[in-house]
Amino acid sequence: MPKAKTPHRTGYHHGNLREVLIDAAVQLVEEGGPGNVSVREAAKRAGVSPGAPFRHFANKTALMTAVAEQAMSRFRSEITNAVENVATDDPIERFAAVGIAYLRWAIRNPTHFQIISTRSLIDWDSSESLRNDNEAVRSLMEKSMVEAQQRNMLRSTDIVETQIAARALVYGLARMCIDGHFAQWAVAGHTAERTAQNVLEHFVTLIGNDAP
Amino acid sequence: MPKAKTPHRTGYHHGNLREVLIDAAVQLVEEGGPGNVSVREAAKRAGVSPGAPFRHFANKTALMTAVAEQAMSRFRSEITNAVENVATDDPIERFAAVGIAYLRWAIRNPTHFQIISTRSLIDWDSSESLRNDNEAVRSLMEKSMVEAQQRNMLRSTDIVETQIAARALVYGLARMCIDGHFAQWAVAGHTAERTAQNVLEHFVTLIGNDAP
DNA sequence: TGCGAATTGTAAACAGTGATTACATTTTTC
DNA sequence: GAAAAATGTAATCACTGTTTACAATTCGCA
Repeated sequence: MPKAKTPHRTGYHHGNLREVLIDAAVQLVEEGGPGNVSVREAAKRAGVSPGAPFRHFANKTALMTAVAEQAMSRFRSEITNAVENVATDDPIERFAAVGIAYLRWAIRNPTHFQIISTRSLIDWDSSESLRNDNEAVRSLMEKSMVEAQQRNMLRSTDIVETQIAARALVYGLARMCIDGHFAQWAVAGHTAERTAQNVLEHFVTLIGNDAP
Repeated sequence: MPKAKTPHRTGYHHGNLREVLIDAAVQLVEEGGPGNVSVREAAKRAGVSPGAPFRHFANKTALMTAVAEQAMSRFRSEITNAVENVATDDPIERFAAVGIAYLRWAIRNPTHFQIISTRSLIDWDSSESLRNDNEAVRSLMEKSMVEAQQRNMLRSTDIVETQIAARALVYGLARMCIDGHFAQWAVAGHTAERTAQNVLEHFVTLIGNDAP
C-alpha cells in the first residue's frame, strides 16, 4: 500500500496535484466507502483550494474514474499473476485459479471492488484502460473455458451458457460479500473467502466431465 | 403501476404525506435512478416545505428504506405467485421458476432491484419487513433444493455449496444486468431476459442427476 | 363542549456539496 | 524576453440534508 507522497509544495503551483488528489480520494474511500469522497475534502487534504481539482478532472465522476482505473489495474495484475503461477496446465484448474484470485481480491478490497463494478460511480465508457483491464480478466476466464471444451473436459457443450454462468457465479459471490448478503452463509465458521472458494470449486466439479 | 394519489390537500395538514412522499421518491427513482432522489424535491412534489418530510422519516435513508420496503414486497409477491402457478411439483423445475421470476423482476425493475440489493442506500437492519421478504425468497429457493436432494435428483450431495452457488448465480446474473456488464453477452440477438433464462436453465441441468 | 397535549406543518438558518467564473501566478515555448 | 498555455485562488451559485423555533391543526379526555 503506497503512501501518498505530498512533495511539500513550495510555490504557487503544486507540481503533482493530479496524483495527490487521486491518493486523497483513495484514502477517503478506504475511510468510509465511496460515499465518503468529496472533491472539496480531497482538495483540502492536498492543501489546495476547492476549485483547483477541476483543472485536472472535469467533474467528480472523472476523479472517481481515475481511482477506479488505479484499482482495476491492481485487480488485473493480481489475477494475472495468480494464473501465471499455477503449476498445472489443466484449463479447469486454471479457471478456478482465476476465480479464486478474483474473489480473494474482491473480498479483501471490498470498497475498491465496489467502485470498479458499480457503473453509476464512474464513467466507464470514457476510460479505455478500464475496458482493457476488464477485458483482460474476462478473456482469461474465456480462454481456459474454451480450452477445456477443446480437450473434452466439460460436461456440457453449451459453452456460451457455461461461460456466462461461470462469470455470473464469480461476480455474484463477490457482490454478495460486499453487499452484505453474507452473514447467513459464513458456513461452519469459515470465512467468507473460504466459503466463496468452496462454492467456486464445487461449481468447477459440476461443470466437469467426471463424476463428482 | 398505481399513480400517486395526491388528495389535493386543503388545510394546513396534509393528511397523507408519508405515502405521497414515498410515491414521489419512487417517481424520482424511476426518472433518474437512486441518485436522483432528494428529500427536498420529494417535498416540493408533495407540495410541502423542505422540513416537513422529517416529521415522517428520521433521515433520507429512512425514506429510501420505505421505498425499498414497497419494492421488496412487490418483488416477493411476484416470485411467490410465479412458483404457486407452476403446474409440476418437480422441485428442480420449481427452483428454476423462482429464479426466472427473480430475474424477470430484476431486469424489468432495475433501479428498484438496485435499491433493495444495495445496502448502502437503505437501513437494512432496522427494517423487519425487508428481512422477512428477503428470507421468504431465500427459503423458497432453499426448500426446492432440499426437496430435490431428498428425492435424489441432485448430482452432488454438497447441498450447502449447491445452494449458495444457485443463489450467487441468480444474484450475479441480475446484478450483471443492472450494473451494465451485459452489452457483451446479449447473445445472438436475445434480450438480456432471455439470455439470463437460458443460463439459469443451463445451470439447472448441470446440477441435475441426469446426463445433459 | 372545551381545553391541554400531541401531532404535523412552516420559515429560517446552517454547514456541506459540485461546479463555474473572473482573475492571478507560474511555466512553457518560440 | 514576451506571448501563450497551464494551473492556481477567491468569490459565488444553486442545491443538498438536517435542525430549530414557532404556528396551525387534530386528538383525547374532563
